[in-house]
Amino acid sequence: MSWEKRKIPRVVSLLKRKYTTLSQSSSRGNTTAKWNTQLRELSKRGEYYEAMTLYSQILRSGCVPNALSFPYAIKSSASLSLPLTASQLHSHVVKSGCGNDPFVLTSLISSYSHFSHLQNARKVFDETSSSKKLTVCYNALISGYVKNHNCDHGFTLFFEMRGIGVPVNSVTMLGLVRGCVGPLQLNLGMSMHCLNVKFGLDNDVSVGNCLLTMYVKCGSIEYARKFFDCIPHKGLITWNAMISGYAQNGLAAQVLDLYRHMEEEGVIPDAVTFVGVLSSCANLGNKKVGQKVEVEIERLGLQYNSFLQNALITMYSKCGDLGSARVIFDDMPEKNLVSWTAIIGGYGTHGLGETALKLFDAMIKNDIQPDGPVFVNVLSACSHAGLTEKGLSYFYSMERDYGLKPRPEHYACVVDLLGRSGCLEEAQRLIKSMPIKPDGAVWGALLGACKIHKNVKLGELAFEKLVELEPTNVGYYILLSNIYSDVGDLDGILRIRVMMKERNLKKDMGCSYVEFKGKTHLFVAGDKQHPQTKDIYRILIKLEDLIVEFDKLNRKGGQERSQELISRTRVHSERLAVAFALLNSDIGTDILVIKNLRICGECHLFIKLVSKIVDRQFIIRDATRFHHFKGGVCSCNDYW
DNA sequence: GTAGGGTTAG
Repeated sequence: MSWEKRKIPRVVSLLKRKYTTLSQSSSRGNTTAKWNTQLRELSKRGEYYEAMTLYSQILRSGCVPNALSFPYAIKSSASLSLPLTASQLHSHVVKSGCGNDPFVLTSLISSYSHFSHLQNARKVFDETSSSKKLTVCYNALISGYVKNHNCDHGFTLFFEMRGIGVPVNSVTMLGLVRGCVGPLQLNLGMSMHCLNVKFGLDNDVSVGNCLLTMYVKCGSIEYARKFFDCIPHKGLITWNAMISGYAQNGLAAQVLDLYRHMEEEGVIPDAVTFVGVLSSCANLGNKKVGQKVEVEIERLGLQYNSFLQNALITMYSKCGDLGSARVIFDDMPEKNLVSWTAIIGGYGTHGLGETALKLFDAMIKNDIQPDGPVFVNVLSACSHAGLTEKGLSYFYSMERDYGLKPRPEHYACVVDLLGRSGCLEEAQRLIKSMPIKPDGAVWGALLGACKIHKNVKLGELAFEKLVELEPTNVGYYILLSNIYSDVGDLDGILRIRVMMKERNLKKDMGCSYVEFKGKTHLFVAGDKQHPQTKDIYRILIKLEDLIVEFDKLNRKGGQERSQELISRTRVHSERLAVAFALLNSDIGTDILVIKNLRICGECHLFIKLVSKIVDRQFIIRDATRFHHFKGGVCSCNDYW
């Protein structure tokens, strides 16, 4: 890309010089046709820089470009993001007498929309005589409005064109459907879907893809899947849209499932597919599939794609293999902000805060400007490694040195940082000093710190705020209840239970999953579906016996705790996952990743003891906390 | 032989 950027100013000045002689020169129609063929070829191949060079050659040769030249030139200049040449080309169009050609005008409308110059686009549209206003002109302006977040104008124009009988085609639908994003627009999107069928355009693959994305962006992944299953001829982009949709909604298991289907159908994936699949492997901690994908990437020659390299770094570091992540990172010739963020996050979540900070400093030395998300990783790295002072100094430098205003997620990290180190009052003071409204993550971090330091009073205060902000988030109720439990306040526990009952809140069914031989094994509480169920429960009983033994040896008279740990009526999913992992002891990693939706205090203790007894490490991902820090990796991993 | 469009990373 950089070489292109260097050449662009030259193109602009070339155009300026050459056009001055254009109006005087004679036109030779035949050669213009010849040039046009070449221009079309270049533009179609996406070689826009070459197309612009050719355009300036046309001018230099003394030929006058015609209605067949301009669309390609205008498109190429827009694709190269040359706003100056856009208006220059407009004046060329006028001077060459092509100002009446609907296709040239359409190109101009689209080009102006591309640069968000909607007034200019509208002006071109309005100055076009109504007999020349074809569907394409409307389409260009509609999609211009929608792309520039001006959907109302887009829909108004759509009703206008229907009112005066201008035919609608699939491109009109593409422009409009793109405007239906967000949960409030689902109805609108669905009515567009109906209209599309009514117009008989439901065989168009592109509109189908666009509708699919619409359902995803409107938050209705179920409709998206239903629709996906109904599409008879799925293209690569159709598969990608569904895979990305699942991936962006955190439905990682579904992503891997769909990817398997795609392989079975013989569809060749591309970089976009792999990005979605790798991020899902990362979230599931599924290194086996991740590695298989890496082999595929190399087989298809996509290993130099920076999106994929970044996705691989994240995948390896989230799967506990920081070494492989580092190798990929070091081999990257051009590391961008995302690459640095990924590797810093990797070291941070692995508790190697010092290395994470060294990498951040190296990034700054490499002239990469930091942004909000990289600071989330830096701050959470400090909090994981207990680097309180350093964390604070980085926090202060955000605004002072880089002009970045801290967002709630940054405050949440610093509250976590202060809270973990026992500075609960400072944490509270920081929240009070916030210029923006603290969100659930901020108060949640304080509540979490209160759990660690058994501070009931402050915990209750944080809880009060949390109940206002996120009244249905069960995790916070459980957290406060656990604080009460720690200090032996039975009344408190009862109060929380009553509160949850009144609000009809139930601890939602948690599940745990473990990766083994490229497959994800999912367990819910009391699960008896797994083929190895019998052996899993056998192991579990053995573990419980061992825990009682261990407790007897290590704690004098503390058997009640271990009794509490084993006398459960329904076996929690975490325990089933741990037992499964131990049963299949050939699982190739020392560290076992268990991802859980919400992990309870007893299970934490259970796993901690099992880990000590069998001498194995477990990484636990708590998805509740993970979601708080969407876009940044924060305190989602705990190590035993 | 003209235009318009869909899917990517921390």
